[in-house]
Amino acid sequence: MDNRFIDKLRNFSELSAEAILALRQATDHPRSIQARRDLIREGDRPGPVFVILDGWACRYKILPDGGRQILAYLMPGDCCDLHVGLLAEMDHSIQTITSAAVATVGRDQMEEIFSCHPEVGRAMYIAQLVDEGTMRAWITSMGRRSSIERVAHLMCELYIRCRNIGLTTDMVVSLPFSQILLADSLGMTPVHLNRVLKELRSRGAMELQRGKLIIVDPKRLVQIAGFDENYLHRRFRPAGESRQINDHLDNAR
Amino acid sequence: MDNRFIDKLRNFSELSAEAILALRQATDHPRSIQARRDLIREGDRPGPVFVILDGWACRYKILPDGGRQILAYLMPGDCCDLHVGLLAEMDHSIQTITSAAVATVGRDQMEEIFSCHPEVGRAMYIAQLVDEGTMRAWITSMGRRSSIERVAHLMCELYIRCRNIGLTTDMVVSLPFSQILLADSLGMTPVHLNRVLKELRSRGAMELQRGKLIIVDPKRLVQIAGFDENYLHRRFRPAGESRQINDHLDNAR
DNA sequence: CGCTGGATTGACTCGGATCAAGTCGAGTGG
DNA sequence: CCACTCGACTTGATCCGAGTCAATCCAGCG
Repeated sequence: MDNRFIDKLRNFSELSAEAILALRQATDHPRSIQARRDLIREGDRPGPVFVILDGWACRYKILPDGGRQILAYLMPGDCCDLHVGLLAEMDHSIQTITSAAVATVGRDQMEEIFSCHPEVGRAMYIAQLVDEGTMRAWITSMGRRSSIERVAHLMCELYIRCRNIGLTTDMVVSLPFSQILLADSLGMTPVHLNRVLKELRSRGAMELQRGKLIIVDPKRLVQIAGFDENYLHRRFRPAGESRQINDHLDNAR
Repeated sequence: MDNRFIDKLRNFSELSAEAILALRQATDHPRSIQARRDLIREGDRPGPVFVILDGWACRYKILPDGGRQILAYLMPGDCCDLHVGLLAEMDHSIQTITSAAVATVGRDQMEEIFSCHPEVGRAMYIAQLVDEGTMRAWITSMGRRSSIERVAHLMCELYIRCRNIGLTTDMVVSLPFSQILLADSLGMTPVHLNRVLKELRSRGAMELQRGKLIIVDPKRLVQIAGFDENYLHRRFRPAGESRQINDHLDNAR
């Protein structure tokens, strides 16, 4: 049985067989959660660690005026907040986008795994550093990129992340996001996002249709986005056949 | 002799006398660095941990077109990247804004302190979580706030952070930032920032003049910004007389 | 078969960028 | 002590990207 969480951590740090077993046990009985359900809300006391094993989720904030800003996408293998309760309350909410399989690991259990298998803590720490790099890239996008660059950049990121965990091997990837959701990620209106997508389509760079992202011309997309994947710190991926398709994007720069 | 780094960590976690001594020794001989000097650049291998003891610095990224995006401000007590070399390369640069006193703590030394005094690691981990919360607030600002809200929000944040470390006790704080720097933080042009500052002045909310931020009407400023300081997680601050002035902002909501 | 929420398109408006002149203040050198 | 210089700050005029408002289209679904 595959467990993308463990796969991801193994990319970051060598894990002992015992560590893997412990992680497998901790995440073996995920709950099945419907789409658009909050896992935790801003203001809540951080609870267990959530591990997404299947499906998509997002971090977000709601503003006083009702506006919503998506802060990060969580995909299979990602986990929310090894906060382990260090902070008194959540400064944002987390919600499923699609129906999802989510394991909840109690804090005490997580602590025990960390102390028995320090390499797990190390791997999760690296994962967090990568997430931080991603946030910095988002800030940069919102501040200094035009809307078409921003859209292209996000699509590059999502595509690479999907590839990294083996969700695709060609230039198509399932991306079940509404345009409203994407607009809330990119700081633009759904109307304008729609027009930008049209423009990207007409330039022959990419298409987004019925939950599917199709990279038509990786080279062009990367060039439009000004995409440099260094912030995703793939350095930790094992070498292997899966590299070759990333190279499509790499070489296109 | 004051050491704002230690002060800050003590807010987050009880530190033993030995831990404090070890930290003091590690940061006792800061280098004096001129304004506008890079401490480390995007692409570099992460080196030692930098601890800002005096002055200001910032994280930033440069885009292909030459644009710059400020990602975070580092003030006395902040430290950059207990990365401890987990990542292969920096995804952004760090530069001093003013002349600054910066201690560099070698990775091995940092590791030793962590293993001898786990509470130090804990405190630094909390500091990092707060920094993440700040990044999320920035993403939210850039994505969903108007320019005047964004400016007001940043000023609220900087003011509170200065207050938290005792840089001010009234409504004035020294903020030696050029408008160009601020514009690069907020994703706007210096010209437009200038007009927004004028507007904030004319609304009687705040003034920014010759490196000094003056909060004229905290209530109004907070209201313009839609500021909620929960993301700064002050929960960890010790209670004390210093609270009363934060309350000016708190109550204004 | 009508309902509903997302996607798409058009018309119009407006916030913020761009371009272009100044102005001001702190150094610097004569 | 004053003229010169160089940044940074200000202000005005104009332009354009993106928001707003409003119809319409479309697919999935009870």
